[in-house]
Amino acid sequence: MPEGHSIHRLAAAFSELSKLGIARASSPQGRFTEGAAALDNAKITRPWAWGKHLFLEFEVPQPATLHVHLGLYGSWKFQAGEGIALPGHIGAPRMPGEHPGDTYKHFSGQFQPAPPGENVRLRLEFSRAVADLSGPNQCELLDNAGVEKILARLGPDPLVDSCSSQDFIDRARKTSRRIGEVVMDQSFIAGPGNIYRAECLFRCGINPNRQAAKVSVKRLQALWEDLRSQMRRGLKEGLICTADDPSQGRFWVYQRSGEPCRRCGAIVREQIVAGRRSYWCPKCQK
DNA sequence: GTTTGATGTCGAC
DNA sequence: TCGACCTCAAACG
Repeated sequence: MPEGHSIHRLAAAFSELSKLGIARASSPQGRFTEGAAALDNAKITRPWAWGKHLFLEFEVPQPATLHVHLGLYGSWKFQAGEGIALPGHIGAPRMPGEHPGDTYKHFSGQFQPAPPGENVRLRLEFSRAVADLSGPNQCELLDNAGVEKILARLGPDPLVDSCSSQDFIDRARKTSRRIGEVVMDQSFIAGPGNIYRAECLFRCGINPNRQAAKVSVKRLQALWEDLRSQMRRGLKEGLICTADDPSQGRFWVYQRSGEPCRRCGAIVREQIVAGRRSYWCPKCQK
């Protein structure tokens, strides 16, 4: 369920874990036994993210990259010894752990991780930390060609510094689809999900049903910038919060259909766009 | 105890 | 557009 900011957060977590040396890999659930065996006793050399895809490059005889997509209900759970900076949990279900203020298991003295649950697809065990993956949409070992194939169908990621808005804007101006569909299409822009779509379209005053090609270049540029700044905020805080005043709630419109708009008081609406519930204010978003 | 639904994506009709 | 994927807390009874 996580959007792109969570995956970049995961890459940062694995960057910490990679400092702990080689990893023992296993598949307690048994559905990734071969892959785990190939990674066992190897070191993570480069963890990185693009959109909602996590890539962990391992130093094994043949260069191998673990590709993980959490999908709708995947998650990583971490346990770590004292002094190791890791979140407790990233992914579904929504619960404490992904947030910096939440407590997560720290072990003083001897590090003794809890045994993996039945549904753990992959456990990566380091000297004083453990990462458990469950419920991923995808968990596979790729060579470089396989990685390229995935990147080829992903658009620019606002959280990747080297990406610019150019491709996103060019393609949005050519498609016949609505902007609410375009923002959710990972080939147009990689990373945003249903919350950032609803929230940033609101913040930019764009109706999700508007034809993307009719949105001005200037406003598409503003949308890209807003997605980037809000996702950076989520990356930093470990929590999606797009409201200016969080004390009244984290969201402007997401999951607020039937309630008054926080800006103008009009009733927030809801409609399925690109297969997902979309929320917008009929007065603020034209 | 059972149903629902979720910050996702693909592939078959 | 719809179901499958595969997980689990929350909502419902």
